[in-house]
Parts: sequence; structure tokens; C-alpha cells
Amino acid sequence: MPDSFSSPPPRVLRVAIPSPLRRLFDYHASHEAPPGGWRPGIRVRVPFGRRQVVGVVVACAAQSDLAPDKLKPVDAWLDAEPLPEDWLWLCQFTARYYQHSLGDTLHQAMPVLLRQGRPLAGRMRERWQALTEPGTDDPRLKRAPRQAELLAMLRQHPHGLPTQAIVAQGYSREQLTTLVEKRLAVREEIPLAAADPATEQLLAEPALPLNREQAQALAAIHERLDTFHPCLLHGVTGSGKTEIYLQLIEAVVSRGQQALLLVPEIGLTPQTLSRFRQRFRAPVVALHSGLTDNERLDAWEAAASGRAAIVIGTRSAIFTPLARPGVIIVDEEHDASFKQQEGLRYHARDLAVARAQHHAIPLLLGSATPSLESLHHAASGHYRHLRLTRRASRHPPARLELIDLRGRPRRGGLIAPAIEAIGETLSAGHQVLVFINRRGFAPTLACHACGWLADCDHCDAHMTLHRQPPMLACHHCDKRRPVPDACPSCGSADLRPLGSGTERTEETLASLFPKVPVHRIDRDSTRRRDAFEQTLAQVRRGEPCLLVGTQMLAKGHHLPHVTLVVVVNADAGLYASDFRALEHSAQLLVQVAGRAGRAAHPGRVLVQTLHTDDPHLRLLAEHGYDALAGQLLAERRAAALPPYRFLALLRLESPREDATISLGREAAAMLRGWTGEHAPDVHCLGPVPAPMERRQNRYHVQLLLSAGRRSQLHAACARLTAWLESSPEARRVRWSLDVDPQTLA
DNA sequence: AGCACGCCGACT
DNA sequence: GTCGGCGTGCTC
Repeated sequence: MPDSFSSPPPRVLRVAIPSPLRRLFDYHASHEAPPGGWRPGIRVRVPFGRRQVVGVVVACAAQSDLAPDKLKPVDAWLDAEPLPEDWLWLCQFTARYYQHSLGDTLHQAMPVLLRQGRPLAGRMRERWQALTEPGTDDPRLKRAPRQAELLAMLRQHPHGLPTQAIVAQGYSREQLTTLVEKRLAVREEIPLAAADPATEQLLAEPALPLNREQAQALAAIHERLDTFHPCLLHGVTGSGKTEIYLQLIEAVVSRGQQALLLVPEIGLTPQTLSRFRQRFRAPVVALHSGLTDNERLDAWEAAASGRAAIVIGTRSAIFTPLARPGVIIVDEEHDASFKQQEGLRYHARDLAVARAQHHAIPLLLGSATPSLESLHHAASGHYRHLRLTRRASRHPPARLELIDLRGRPRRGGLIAPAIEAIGETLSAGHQVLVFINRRGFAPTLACHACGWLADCDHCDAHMTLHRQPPMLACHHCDKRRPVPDACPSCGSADLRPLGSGTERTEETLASLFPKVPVHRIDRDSTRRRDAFEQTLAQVRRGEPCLLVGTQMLAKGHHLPHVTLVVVVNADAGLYASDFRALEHSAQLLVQVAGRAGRAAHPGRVLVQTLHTDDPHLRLLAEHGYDALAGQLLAERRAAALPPYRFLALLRLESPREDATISLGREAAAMLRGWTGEHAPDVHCLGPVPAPMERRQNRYHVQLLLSAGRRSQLHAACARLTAWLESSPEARRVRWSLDVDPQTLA
């Protein structure tokens, strides 16, 4: 075994470079070594081509495969100590699993300041302290009341306050520096490591009592906290999953370990955070989009050093290093936002499984509507299946009532029975949620004289008609056009909106129920930062109102006064061509339905559809999500689709249709020749045009690989990426490989 | 991905 | 006469 003390210092460093190239680059270790010697995980500044980049040492070697005169020396080391080992492991695993460049993976998984080469060690925190005693009023503050208030606040905290806490109180950095200039306060910097006071007592708020099911589920996870122990917490809306998370975290943190909680993009709200911050005295770090680069690096450092006890974040938080990992929890594990849909296409839930296994710690996946993957793992015994069937409220979850759209006139997408039910609910003093998964006024504009449709010039798609402001917009490429007065094809003035979006339904409801406020919630109406929260706060006050919204409304938000939910059209999702379309629409329908009747009143859910006899829809309506999931799993098995087989999708895209398809053909031919001998289990489908072949004037083609064994799929993907990287034709076509694709679009 | 080199069109 | 279009070649 090599002894690190007697082995000679390395002469060559193998460095991962932030570039899409799937290989390492060797450098001479001629620069002075860091104090602890060269080790994997140390960042270096190196010359790369004609520029300087920040790379990460991945291995140290005595010599390179390249001639020594081909190697350049590193310019400098940037870390005395390597970056966290668990983080480095996860990045290497991710790069391998998703067939992505390691350098690029490390780069993406690093806080921005580390990418730029800024130091990690020795971070300081600013603190501000009052210099004068209370009671000594300074005449210079007579005309500066805010500064006087700020000084009074600082005086109440003789040990000083961090900048963040002061800014949170509504004061500005300028006011602080003015106080310092007047020598009334002083700014100091203390090491971050000393900044958080130790906590004597973990719980700030008592735990809630658990019902029997909850207690059993918690006990099952508790049983083994020292091994990899994946559990699927499968509990209906309102069955108290969060309380189990909280008590599990309490148990882990009281052992001196850390908890990592992943939530969907839409779930990281101030309410969620305050629930955790109020419950624990332990330091909670939240990784949300509002953090500055400095705050993000501080949070990373706090997690890596172990000072942060609880880390909460969305998808990318899976890459947070942890000094003493104790549990990983993924809330709403079925949520599509856990999968990154561009660049490094990782699934945070799947990485959470790998990471928990690596650390030998429990993993908790929570959902009311688990993904078919997780249900399959639970059924096959890979995951422990913990069910919560009892709701805190005395009402059972609302059932879906299918109502037939066929042959009935629609107003704003709604038919008479739905409009009547809305009227009755409002008269009873309750609130109504109308769910429609299309934003804009209408899906498109049509000419009733000649049949012309408003199509996008750049995509194989219709343009959506908007009223606020009036325009035609393509939702695939962001191209906008003014609304024409007359048909561009025949000149007729008989242009009519076709179908309904949120704006049109909002308009219709406002005219049908003029005395009741209508709130529209979609990406367009909530563009202003706090508009969404403000509307929700108003709705929670409980006065009768109508909510019209897209799936933004469906997820997580507690709307206790809604007792009727209307789904304008269930068919769009159910009949989409994607193999996960049914699974995802069923999850969405159940989530939307979960918004109804959580308070003192039972709820109703009306689902408008053209296909009231559709077997899947009926199964969902009559027997619930679990029954439908069972059926869908059987169909997936029969169709040789995930979770029974594994997929990888090669996407090809270029402005030229012929170049795209011919590269696809060559790749397929190469692959079929290779798999026959090396990976007979791998099937290669295609090349085929992607579902929307032309987008933003680029042609999209795809090649689908499937296999029953991951090892063979992995080998085929490795062969494919290597071939593409060396193929001259592939340089003119943009390509990307999606391992475990979420959709085939 | 960057970034340079290199060879052909419309401007001061 | 130059500025600049993007084809193609390389990065230890």
C-alpha cells in the first residue's frame, strides 16, 4: 500500500476543467504545493487554451500519458484544504451517472464565488455595534430619525448585530455606514465559525401529538438511523407528513447530525421556512433564489462545516456538502421540478437516493401521489412503504365528479352545471378554485372565413392570444406579434379566439359573478415578486372569491376556504403523447382536488372532460390515485417502459433538418453495430423527429435507448458520447444526452 | 463552451 | 482600404 509520507510528491495533477469536454487535463505540479500537499478536491487556477480557468484537482500522478513538454504548469492553488469529500464524491457520481463532463458538473455544483476562485476558508461576518451609551442623544441625529432608531436598536444588542438581521428590520447599509462615519457605531468582522451561538435547547416549539399511523411511520424510520434505509412516506393530503419530517429532523439533530430537506421549486415559501425556523432553535439554512452570492457561499460553508443543523432547498440543494449527514428528506418526491431539464440533466430525488446510500443514512421520500418509480421500489421491497391514510380534518378527501363537455355550450371554457355549482358555492359564502392549465386569453386566434390559424413562424406551434397586454405570443420561443385586425390570409375581419385560457375564464367569471372578486394566478399575473403572496394572503382572509389559475395554484398552498374546485379540461394532459402524461395529470388532478374542503366543510371537485368513459379517468375518479397507479404500472411493464426498463434519450438539434437527421442516422448505425456485440440488452429507437420538430427555427430529432439493465445502458451511453465528441459532423449539431428522461418531448 | 484564426461582403 | 460575418480547430 502506498504510504503518503514516503511516496514522492506528484509531478502531474489531473484537473477537471469547466468545459463540456468529458475528460481531465494534466498539468505540471511545478508551482509550490499547498501546505497539506496536493490532494484531490483542491481548486487550482490554470491556463486553458488562451484563458485562465478555475479547475479542481481530481487525481495526483507521477506522470502523464502526454509528453511532459505538452503540459503546462498550474498557476496557483486556491485551497489549502480540499473541498468537502462528500461533495466531491457526489459530483463524480453525478458526472458518471448522467454522462456529463466532470469539470462542468463540479462547476455547476459550486457556489458562484468558488467558481470565480474566491477563497472558502476564513470567511468573516460583519457585525455592527453601538459605540455610545444609551441616553446620550447625539444632536446630529435630531434630523435623522431612522438613524436614531437604528442606533437605539443597536444599543439593545451590546454584542452587535449581523448585517442581515439589520437589513431585515428595514434599515439600509447606508444608514449603518453613516452611523459609523459619525463614530456612533462600529463595524467589525468576526470569523463565521464563531458567529452562530451554540444552542442549548433544540426545540423552540413543542412537537405536535402524532396519531397512531404517524407514530408507526416515525418509529419505522427511527428503527435504524445508522444505515441506508429508504422509506416512501405515502400519505394523503392533510395526513401530517410535515410533522413526521419535523420530528425525524429533531431526532437526527439531537444526535448531533444534520438534516437535508429538498422541496419542489414552488414549495420553498416563507411559510414553509418559518415553520422550520420557529420549531427549532438549531441553525436552519435555506437555499432560496433570493440569496446573494456571499450568502450562498456562507450557507454552503455552514453546511460543510456542520454549523448548519438543517438545510432546506430546492433541486440544486442536493449538492450541499454536509459534515455530519443524518437524514435526507425529499418532500413531494414525484414533483417534476426535481429534474433539471437542461445542461446537466440530473434528478435530485435520484441523487438523494445515491447520496443516502453513500452516507449510510435514512432517506425519506414523501408524497400523496408517489411517482411510479418510487411505488415500484416500494412494492419490490427496495423501499419501506409507510402509508398515512387518515386526515386531520374529519372529511374524506373530495371525490372527482366527471362532467361531460360533449355537445354543451361553453362560456369561458365552463359549461352550465359547473357555472351553477360555482354560483351556489359563492352564495354559501365559500371560495371557488377554477383550474385551467393554459395561460393567456385563448390558445390561438382563428379566421372563421378561411380557417387561418395564428401560427408561429419559428415553431410548429400556434401562437397564444393574450389580452393583458393584447398580443399574440408563442409560448415556445417567446416571439410576439400584434393582434391583426383582419385575417392575414383572406382579409376577413371575422377573427375569433379559439378555446379558453386563464385570462378568458377570468373575464367570463367576472361578468357572470360581478359582485365577487376574481383573482387570476398564473406566470403572467404573478410576475411581480410578491404579487402571489399578497393575493394568497387576501384569499386566506376567507371572503367569497373566485380563483382562476394554472398549476401554480395546485401545489401545496393551503386554501382553507375553498370548497369547490372546477377543472376546466382534464383531457389536455390525459391524451398527450408522452408516456408519463397520464401519471403526471393524475398527480396534478389529485393535488388540485386536495385544495378543496380542508376546513370545516367538505369539498367538491368537478372535472370537465370530453371522455367521461375513459377507463383511466374513471379509475382515478372512483378508486383514487393508488388504484390508477397500479394500473399504469401494469401498462408500463407491458410496454417495456420505466420503471421496468431504463431509458436514455439523445436529443439532436440544429438549424438544418438534413444535418440533424443524418447525424441521428449515423449515431444509430454506429450504436446498433456496437450494442450487438457489447450490450445486446440495449434497444435503439430512431432517429425520429421530436414531438414538436421545429422550435425557434431549429430542427429537433431524437434517439431513444432502452435497456433492462443499467450497466448496459450506461456502457452504450458512454460509447455514444465518446463517438459524438470525436465525430466531425456532430460539431455542427447541438446534442445532449438525457439519462432517465422525464419526458420524451 | 470559449476563443482564435481565416477567408469573403458592405461601410468610413 | 477596414470592420465583421460565422466555418473549423483546439484546449493538458
